[in-house]
Amino acid sequence: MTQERTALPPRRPTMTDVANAAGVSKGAVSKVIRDAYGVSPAMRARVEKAIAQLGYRPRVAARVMRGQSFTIGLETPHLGQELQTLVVEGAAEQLAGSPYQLVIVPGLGRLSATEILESLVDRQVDGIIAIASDMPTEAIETLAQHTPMVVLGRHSRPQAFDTVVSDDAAGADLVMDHLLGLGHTRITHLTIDPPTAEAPHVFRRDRYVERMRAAGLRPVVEYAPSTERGAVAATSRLLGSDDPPTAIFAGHDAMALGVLRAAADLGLGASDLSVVGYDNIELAGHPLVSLTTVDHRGTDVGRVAISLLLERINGRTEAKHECFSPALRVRRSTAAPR
Amino acid sequence: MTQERTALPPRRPTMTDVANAAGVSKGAVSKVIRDAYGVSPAMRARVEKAIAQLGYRPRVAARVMRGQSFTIGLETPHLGQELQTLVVEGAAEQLAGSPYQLVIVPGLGRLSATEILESLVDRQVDGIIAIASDMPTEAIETLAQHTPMVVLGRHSRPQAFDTVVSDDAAGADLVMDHLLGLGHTRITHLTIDPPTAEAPHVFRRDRYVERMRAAGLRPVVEYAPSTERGAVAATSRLLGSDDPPTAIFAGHDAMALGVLRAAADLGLGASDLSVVGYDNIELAGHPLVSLTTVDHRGTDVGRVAISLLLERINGRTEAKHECFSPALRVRRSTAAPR
DNA sequence: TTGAAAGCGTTACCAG
DNA sequence: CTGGTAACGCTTTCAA
Repeated sequence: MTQERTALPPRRPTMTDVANAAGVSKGAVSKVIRDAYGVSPAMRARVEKAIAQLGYRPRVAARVMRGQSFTIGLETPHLGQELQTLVVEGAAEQLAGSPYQLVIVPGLGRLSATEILESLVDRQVDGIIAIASDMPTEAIETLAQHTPMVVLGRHSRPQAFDTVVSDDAAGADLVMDHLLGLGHTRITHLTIDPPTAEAPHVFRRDRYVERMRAAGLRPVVEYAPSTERGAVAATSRLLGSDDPPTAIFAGHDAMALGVLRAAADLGLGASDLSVVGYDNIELAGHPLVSLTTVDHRGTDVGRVAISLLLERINGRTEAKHECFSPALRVRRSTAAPR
Repeated sequence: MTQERTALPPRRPTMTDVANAAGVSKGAVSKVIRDAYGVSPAMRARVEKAIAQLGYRPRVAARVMRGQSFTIGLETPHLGQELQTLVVEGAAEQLAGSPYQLVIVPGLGRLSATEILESLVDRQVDGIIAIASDMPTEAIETLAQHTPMVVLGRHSRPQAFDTVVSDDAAGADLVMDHLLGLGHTRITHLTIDPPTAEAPHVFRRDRYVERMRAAGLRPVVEYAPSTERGAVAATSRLLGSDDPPTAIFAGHDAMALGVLRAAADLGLGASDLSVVGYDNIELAGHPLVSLTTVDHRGTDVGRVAISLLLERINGRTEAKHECFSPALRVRRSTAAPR
């Protein structure tokens, strides 16, 4: 009825085209590409030849309508400079060889975790790895009913999704052991503002306070925006106060870099102001920076997150919660006070 | 015929559910959510109420079957530490407020650009931003026939897709003006190995060679793996040679950091060995690093890439090629030789 | 082992 | 302005 053979618009070949070319049914082609049970070698050969000749590639959207998308989504607030890079690398490594494709959706201060997660659910990804530190557990649980989910950095133990977390209290202990051992008494903790309820930073802060009290010292917690710039300003404030600290324990490495920047501007060395970070970003190990920090093994976190997610995708329903023990990397940014 | 009202399996509501709840047709619902022409305010109100009550969200896959995916894919070889972070930020900024969602697919040494681009095409994204520095132009042109595409960092001017590039020759000129002006004569260029044909590094290198010859000096080009580690090793080699350089012009900042690391290990300052990078990553400006480098305005690149892509998505077919002029950021890693 | 046909949720085209 | 209906490309029964 319609045009049968006008030119040949380079339309993408479809499964029907392959079936026609091979002289078989669509169902047969479908079975071949999924290597499902019940195809004779002869038919497989013909179909594969037709696929190669036509350059056929299945469209993901059409498969999604009936089954899986073979896509894993990863939500992250930031990109670069942070732990996230390591997590992504671990995840990619663990996913290698599987049929799943990893896609990353960063918030970058413009998209909330909620928006990103909903958008991933709308795309019917087969599973989600999320940071989602500013999202209430219940909201995540709702989404996790439709989509397998692993959330990083949460210390609670929800039923509807898995978690992978580094032991933040233990990490703070390592830091405090180190600083107290060096002989520091005026130690300030610099952390993110606002302190979102579920963020791991809260656990670091609370353990810091406990340890200071246990040592008979006065805890001082300073809040600043979660950027290097924010940390620079906060450091200036602290150093200008009546009773300036001899050591600053920063909530994460990006802030610690800000502290180091402020210290460098004032010409202060480690024995004037010791600095400890948290995350062990790649830069921390650079000899020009040499930041003492806590390594919570981001690549391991990413790897385990993917394993758990694949288990869930394959049917597990009871929750699992993994916890990693961090390690302290002592470098030149800390020293005994003068 | 089938079950009409068994419990209520928390199945995701569909457009049909909304239509039933509101007592209208699917077509009407479709029009409302796309706010297309021809819906009475009364109907719109009823439909919107039903959508809210059911918590309905359209499935992307079903839309894709008939039209767009409202997704932009970004292919990048690496994540973190690099220019890419800035590009992504610019892109996200430019995309804010549009209905499009940005997803990132990194290669991370496991996936080739070809694999990633094909996978994005399979997902029927509405447009692609690619780095794809290891892919021949013709291969990209093939894919660009099906999907609007903007490629970054290419100096060729292909018809089938747009490009956004920083003027690498001009950047190399800035570096050479600076180093020659300081009085350096033994300047080595350290660049990536292998030098992929389309990568911008080739243009930096070639201009370096030209400028050295024009100044009556002997060009020395050293190749190393594109990592900080590779640069450390190469620097040791260079400094151990008969005629060690007094300045190293590195192909990008990650390598320059490696050079700085090696120099720091040997206790060398800027007047012993000046170092220039390329990219102006955030870290380069940190006072502990203070790397002289070329800023090619990554966020602007990302922003413009998205504008071009949206133009293409909206129907433009003739190619556009944008070129940015870079700027030199002079910092403490360079000084006059002793 | 193979093929035919019924969906999956949406959009677009028509009649009313 | 509204509602029915035919696609879109694939998976999945179910018969042959």
